[in-house]
Amino acid sequence: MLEVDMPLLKIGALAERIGCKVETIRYYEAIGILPKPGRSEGGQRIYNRDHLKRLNFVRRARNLGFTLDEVRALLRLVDEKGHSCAEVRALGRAHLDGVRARIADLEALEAVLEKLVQDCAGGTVPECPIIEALFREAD
Amino acid sequence: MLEVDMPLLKIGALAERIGCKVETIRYYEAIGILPKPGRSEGGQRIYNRDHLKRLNFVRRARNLGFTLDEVRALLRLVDEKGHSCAEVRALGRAHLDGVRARIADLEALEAVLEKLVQDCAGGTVPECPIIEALFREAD
DNA sequence: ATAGGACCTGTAGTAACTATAGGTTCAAGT
DNA sequence: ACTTGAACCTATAGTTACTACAGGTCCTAT
Repeated sequence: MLEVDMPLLKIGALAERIGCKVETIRYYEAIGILPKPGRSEGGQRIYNRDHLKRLNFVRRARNLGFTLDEVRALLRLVDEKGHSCAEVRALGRAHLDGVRARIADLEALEAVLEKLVQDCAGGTVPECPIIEALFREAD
Repeated sequence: MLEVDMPLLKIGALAERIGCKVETIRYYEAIGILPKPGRSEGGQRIYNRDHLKRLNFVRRARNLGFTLDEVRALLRLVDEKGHSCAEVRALGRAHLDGVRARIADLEALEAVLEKLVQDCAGGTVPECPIIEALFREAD
């Protein structure tokens, strides 16, 4: 799928190749995540393979759950040569810790919800145990 | 801790009892999640135990990850008597499914990040494998 | 009486986009 | 050559669930 002589892309084609919305690309440009591309005679944005690579990077990082600020930090490491792999790994590990914490939270939640729904599934309860649980005072 | 003759509360005291910010309470009122309370001579909000109960319900539901729209739906079921427990359970189960999906997503993420960080931890890699992975084209 | 903390309203800011309005430019068909 | 309509442009507002001001009033304790 990697074409040797990649043609220059307009924003719609770029969006389609990456799988994001046109507006997202313009948004990334506006907030400085993507550099301003060249323009055609008529003023339309023209992208090259560098833009494609960078946008791909951003989207992949976002899909891995990095915030745009974290993506910015990663890009800075990419751009300013001379940074060590260790800095990248530190960002990755910090993010991994965050993800693990979110998983733990959600699993606790899952357990509570599971119990609520199960209690309620019992059938002919005069008062709904879910509603009751929600009205109870927190400990 | 349940006082028999609960005094009327001003917003700060209510916030403290529930464990949320004063601004959050005013926000809930503004968007119609909480009813407008009475006011003192000087115009300050005065809450009673019904408000306390309702705010408690909202915060507990939010802590279980329900969105405000879902909370609104739950409150409607609470308010309009005559709804069945089954409707409440349906909302709960839908939400539980959502939580499980989020957990699955995050666990997939965790696996990828774990591998990236591990690969990178190897030490003296000339090019950072995390950065490389992020630059690779998506499949 | 006064100091200062708690309260008031109204508005703007947060994250990461998405959607809309109102107007150009481009490419294809006649 | 002309026209049509899709794709592009800018700028602004909306989304979620709050949070954080700014600038002013009220309440309570000394």
